[in-house]
Amino acid sequence: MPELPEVEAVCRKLRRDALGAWISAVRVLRSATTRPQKPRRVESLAAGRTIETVERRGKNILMSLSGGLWVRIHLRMTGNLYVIPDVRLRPASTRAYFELEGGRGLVFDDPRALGRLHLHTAAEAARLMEDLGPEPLSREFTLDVLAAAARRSRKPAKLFLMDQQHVAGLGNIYAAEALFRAHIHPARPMNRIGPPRLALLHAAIVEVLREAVHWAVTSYRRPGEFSEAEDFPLAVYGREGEPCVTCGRRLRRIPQGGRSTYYCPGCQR
DNA sequence: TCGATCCTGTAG
DNA sequence: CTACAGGATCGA
Repeated sequence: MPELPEVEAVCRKLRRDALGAWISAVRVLRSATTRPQKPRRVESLAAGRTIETVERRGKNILMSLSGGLWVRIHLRMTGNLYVIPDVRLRPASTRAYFELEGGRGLVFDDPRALGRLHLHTAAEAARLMEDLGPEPLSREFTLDVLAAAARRSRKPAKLFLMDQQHVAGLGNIYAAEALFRAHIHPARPMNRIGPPRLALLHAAIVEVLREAVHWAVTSYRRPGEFSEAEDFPLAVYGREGEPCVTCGRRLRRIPQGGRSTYYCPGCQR
């Protein structure tokens, strides 16, 4: 589930549910989740502290605990992080959890088990985040910044956008959606996109992420146990063979970097 | 810079 | 059964 918008929604919900909570115990149920850090050490270090802040950097979730300890969680492909009223009722796919006061549980749920959880000092955490490019929804992410990075890269546009060193938070879905909105072919070398198209791309990235954050956040707040939250309307992702909403041509799927890229052969050249 | 690899679940 | 998946890292 997680690219930037979904991770943002998780963080906001966590702030609502877990801020200020005291951690009575921590359990790591799968050692790979904290590797190379030792599960027992993660458990003993984090227990007894209070959750002071929750923030997002790219697709990373950072929680600061009392005493200057930081938790860094990456959801990867299928991870989710949420609070439940009774920690004993956690799902089978729980890879780690924090037991909170009153028996609540902060659950790191991840069926595919590719997600990661680590502990750091403030300096370590900050250092790791330095490897990430600018936050696309911050003022740092200007057209100039994007253009400067683009000039230096011959990568296919789609792979460039998914590289967290250039822009933090885009994944397979929103990279494809942004390229569609900017009418750029996903295989086009990044340094061969002209200034007008690059400006369009910059705007498209900001726009699609803004919209998706809004959707992710509102669908999360609507806790309806019955009705499924509506999904963000995707123009190309997962729509191979369907007609393009703009020109009607059949959308295509091509492999890039071992993953699927969806695009419109009519609109994106 | 690219492919293999980590995992499990689900769809075809 | 195979293909594929909203991600990132590591070794060649």
